[in-house]
Amino acid sequence: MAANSLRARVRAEMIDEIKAAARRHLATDGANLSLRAVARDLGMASSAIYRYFPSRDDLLTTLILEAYVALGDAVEAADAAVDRDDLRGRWFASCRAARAWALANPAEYALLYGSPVPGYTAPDDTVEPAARPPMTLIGIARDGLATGQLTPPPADDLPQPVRDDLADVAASLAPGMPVALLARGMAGWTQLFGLISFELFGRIKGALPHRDDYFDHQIALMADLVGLPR
Amino acid sequence: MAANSLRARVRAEMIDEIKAAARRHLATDGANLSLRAVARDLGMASSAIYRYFPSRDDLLTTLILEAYVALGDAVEAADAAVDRDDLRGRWFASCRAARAWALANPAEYALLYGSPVPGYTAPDDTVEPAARPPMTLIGIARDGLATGQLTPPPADDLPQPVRDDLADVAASLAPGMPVALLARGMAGWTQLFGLISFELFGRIKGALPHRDDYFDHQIALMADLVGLPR
DNA sequence: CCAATTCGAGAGCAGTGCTCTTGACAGGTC
DNA sequence: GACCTGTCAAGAGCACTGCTCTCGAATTGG
Repeated sequence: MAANSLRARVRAEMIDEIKAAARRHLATDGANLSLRAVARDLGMASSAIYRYFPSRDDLLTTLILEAYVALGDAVEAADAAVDRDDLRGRWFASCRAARAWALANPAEYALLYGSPVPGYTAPDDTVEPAARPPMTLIGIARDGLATGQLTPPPADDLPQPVRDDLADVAASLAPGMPVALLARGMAGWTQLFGLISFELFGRIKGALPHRDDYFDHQIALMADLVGLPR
Repeated sequence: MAANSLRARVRAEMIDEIKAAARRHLATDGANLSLRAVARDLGMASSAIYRYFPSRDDLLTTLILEAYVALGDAVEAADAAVDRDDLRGRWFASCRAARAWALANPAEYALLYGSPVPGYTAPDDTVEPAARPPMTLIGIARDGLATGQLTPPPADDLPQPVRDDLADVAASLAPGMPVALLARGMAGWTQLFGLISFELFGRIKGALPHRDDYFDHQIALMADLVGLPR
């Protein structure tokens, strides 16, 4: 079959429509997505969906993968838009972009970073795009190291097993990265994820009305921890 | 009816059995708990469950509340078991207890700190027990302040809105607590939650085999941030 | 033009939460 | 003991779910 045949084009559009409807339902109904509901939205029989996605999990997987890509794109684009030497600016831009994306797409964020669906196991395709946001943060630290703006923290407190583990990670993901700095970069990523999750999952209550400023301050604390110059 | 009548006792036992069976299913099936499966386990009709819990959400709420209490108990007990003046020891004990509880009860932890169930809204009863772990951490910082072991960080970087918000929180939860210190304590709590979630939800992959040591080091970073003396 | 492929719709299966009705049992009262 | 009253478990049934299968219609490539 020709790649551009009428059937192929209609099929591609149909897939897009299904995904769009599914995303719409995701926003209101959460992870328990109903295939029949999206079929109703599209005015088709529920069984017809199975012509395009072999199962509900498969549709979810596609949405998850695209969400990872979208988040990774957003973070990397925000980082790229800042002067390479402005480490702190890049740090803030990246973190804010992640939060902004999460606030704009809460259901998809919950799908990525919420509790895992019981029977569901993420395919290997997700690990690479999932690693892009933390890699962006670590890249900022690396650049600072390269330009001398950033001095690596002492690794004295690092227990030997952690040092070895982190050395392995650095070897495969960020060659030349000092382990102590890598650990602090990962702390920043953990903090970013925790902050967004707390805000999104309603754990922060209404106690802190100025969420943007609070977020910025907490992110600044981690920027200091990593050693980004002010 | 007498509170200790035979009926009341049998009923209480039945409720306990239902909760136990539900917890068992929770561990394998996650948040999508099946009432019918629980009923099957207990050898009773599904409709009979409704004599004890008005709905599935109500059963879930009960489990959530008890999980909050269990986690709070675990953290506070760990903190209380350490010499009051050993701030760092208390910090480590509290954080490790939270992680240990989460690893021992992953399904319940996911229920508490994973993505919120779509239609479900947590009742007000949960906010007090939910606040116990972070309050324990903040209490450690307060004690350090009282004994002079800990000097409050400067509040210079804090934007005014955040300072005001945090002052309100401090006024109602931790009177006399400097806002900058409160912010760092909350950062510690956020980091703790993020660390546990990453480990539990499989985001950390097999990249860091020595998870205990990694956890300890990241917790130590936050202890330093709060200013706990070594 | 025809065979092959693709597609949508419908029926149907097993499962779910939940409601309502029915019949059985225990508690206390006369 | 007889009698009511409140409680309980069970079953049928409703509307919903994911998913499979079959059947007729439409489109494609030869």
